[in-house]
Amino acid sequence: MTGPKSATLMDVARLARVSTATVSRVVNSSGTVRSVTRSRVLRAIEELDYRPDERARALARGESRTLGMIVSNLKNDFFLDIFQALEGEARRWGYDVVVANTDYHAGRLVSCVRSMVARRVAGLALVVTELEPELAQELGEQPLPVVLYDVGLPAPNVTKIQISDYQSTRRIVEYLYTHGHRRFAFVGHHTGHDPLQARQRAFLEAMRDYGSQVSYKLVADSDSPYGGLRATRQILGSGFRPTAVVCLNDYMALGVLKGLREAGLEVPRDVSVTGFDDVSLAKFANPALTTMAVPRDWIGRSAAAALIPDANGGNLGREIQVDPELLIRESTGPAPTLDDPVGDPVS
Amino acid sequence: MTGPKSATLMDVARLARVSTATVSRVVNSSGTVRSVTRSRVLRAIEELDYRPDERARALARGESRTLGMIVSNLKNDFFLDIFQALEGEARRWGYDVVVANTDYHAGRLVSCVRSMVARRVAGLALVVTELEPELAQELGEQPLPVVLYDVGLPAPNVTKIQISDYQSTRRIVEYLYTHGHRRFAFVGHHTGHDPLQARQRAFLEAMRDYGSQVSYKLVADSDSPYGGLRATRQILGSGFRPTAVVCLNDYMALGVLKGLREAGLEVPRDVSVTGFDDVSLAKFANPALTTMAVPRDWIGRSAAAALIPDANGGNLGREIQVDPELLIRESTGPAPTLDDPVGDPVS
DNA sequence: TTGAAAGCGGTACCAA
DNA sequence: TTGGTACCGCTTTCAA
Repeated sequence: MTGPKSATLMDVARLARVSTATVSRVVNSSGTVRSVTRSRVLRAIEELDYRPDERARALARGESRTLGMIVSNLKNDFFLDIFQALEGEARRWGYDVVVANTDYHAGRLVSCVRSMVARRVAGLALVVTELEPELAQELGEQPLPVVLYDVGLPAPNVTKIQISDYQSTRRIVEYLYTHGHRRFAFVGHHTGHDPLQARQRAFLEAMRDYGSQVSYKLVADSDSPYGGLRATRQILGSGFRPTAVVCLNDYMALGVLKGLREAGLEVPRDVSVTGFDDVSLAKFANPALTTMAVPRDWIGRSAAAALIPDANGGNLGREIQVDPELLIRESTGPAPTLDDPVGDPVS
Repeated sequence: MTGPKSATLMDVARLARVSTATVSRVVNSSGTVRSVTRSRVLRAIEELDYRPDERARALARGESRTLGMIVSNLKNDFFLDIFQALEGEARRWGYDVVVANTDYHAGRLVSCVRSMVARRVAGLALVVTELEPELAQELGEQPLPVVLYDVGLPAPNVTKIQISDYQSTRRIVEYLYTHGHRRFAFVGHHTGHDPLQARQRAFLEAMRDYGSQVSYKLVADSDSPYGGLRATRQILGSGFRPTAVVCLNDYMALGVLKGLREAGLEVPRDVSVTGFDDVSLAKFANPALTTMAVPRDWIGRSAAAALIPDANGGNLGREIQVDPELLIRESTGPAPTLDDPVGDPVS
């Protein structure tokens, strides 16, 4: 229906009147081939528009040159940036990479992993928050180099890249506090799992430490601007009126900004907002987002390096620490005077 | 270094004391296997943690269940959304899909196509603007179902999905014109190729039709908010002061908004801005973007359907037309009174 | 320098 | 209901 099958090594060999071994040699520039033979083969390849079947090659060689990467939410630039960095580095070493997206579904994660294993990827990078202990365990037992970001534990075949969620979040809250803020909200997203919990825990413990000086509210919605928008409506709808909203990440913060605006609140005059990641859109938000800069580029490259033997297989089995940096932009400022209401929150 | 090789069909067969044929049968639930035998095999599979090698399978059965998709710029939600829609539909039919990104490099496009062909994908969707005629030609000759978006020509094995770039852009300009705008700017991006040219051409011809009543300026930069920002600085820096900026897409428009703001201009009071695509971020922009809604979801699903024989291979070789819809939001309004300057443009 | 042939990990047809 | 076996398309000894 779509035309003839593509040409095979055999076809080329026949046309060039040589053995398949010889064709293979010229295709891979391995072994030695007399120059006249070579050009005869080359001509045949050209003639037939021959394209080697990578699957067969990988199978025969017993090794694969593609890496796998699984992320929670490609639409969030955070993940996409890491993917692109990983891909770039991988390509430098002659590797391809295939991505899969889970949308935070633990079930999808399981099937993505299976699919990658079935593809016999040379290495697998997981940048997901929904990794459950059993899967983590299982990965540790696979004959496959793995990189885990922000979740799980290192193992002989797994490198862990860990970001300081807790410290960073405390840093943000502290910054807000020293600028006079006393009424906080934390906007997270629905995932009952580790890393994001660390951010939330940091927020809560900070609140606890400040004691009765502060009040706060915790909400969660999906990881998207919509999620941020709905979360904001929920906060405001409850009657609580924060002067600072700490967001789990920039992507949601974009929606929080929108939610505040629609309620007639001005950022940062009435409310300060912080993000996390320093996604490229963060500085294009209006106002530009104050956030924690996470070195996604470095993370992606390191992940690739850890998975590619020639590159740096050395730090397989290690744990790498990443410390984000606070970037103060326009979305935060001093708290408004407490007893100077700035307009009533709208649903 | 990463442990033993994974178990093979052979291993399972030996352990279960049956032939590989039988193991294959139970793995594929094909043929008939006595229930005791089956459970013996199942046990062996479990025992060995056997995972079939997809590459070998595809090779043996002579067919692949993965689709390929190549896009120009994954960071632009336009492309990502199409990818996700395509992937979703593909999965419904039991297909995987691998994406590749070209960043608008014609060279990268060529190697991406090669890589997909080498992978023996079952079908290939190209959502790129940088497709050059020779490559398009070559694709039409491959024994492979292809979908082309907004570029190239249909062929026996290629379905073309065409969006009305020209009409849509004229529609936008007309809308702006009837709202009193007379000084326009067009912000495009660097690609000397077809589809985007259609948008630009539409803009230019509209200008020509309005004749001396209007003045305009054309600029181009990269497909990103940065690009939009730089383009805006360039316009304003030239001393020209448009009352309406027509952007090639939403992604760049985000940056244009920023650029205008940094120059002290207010949207839409001083300047109106339009995008294209209706990316999800468009409505989260401040102000929300007026734009043309392109049904990315539908496009992605249709592309998948066209590539999957069981789904709808029927419309292979056809040309499908897509007509976006104008969405008026907050970033556009009536032109400011002409001789009422609203602040001097800053570099 | 070249070819024959044994895999790589499966599938599927044909006999048994 | 099973096993034997000839491929799928390519790589890689081993001999010639």
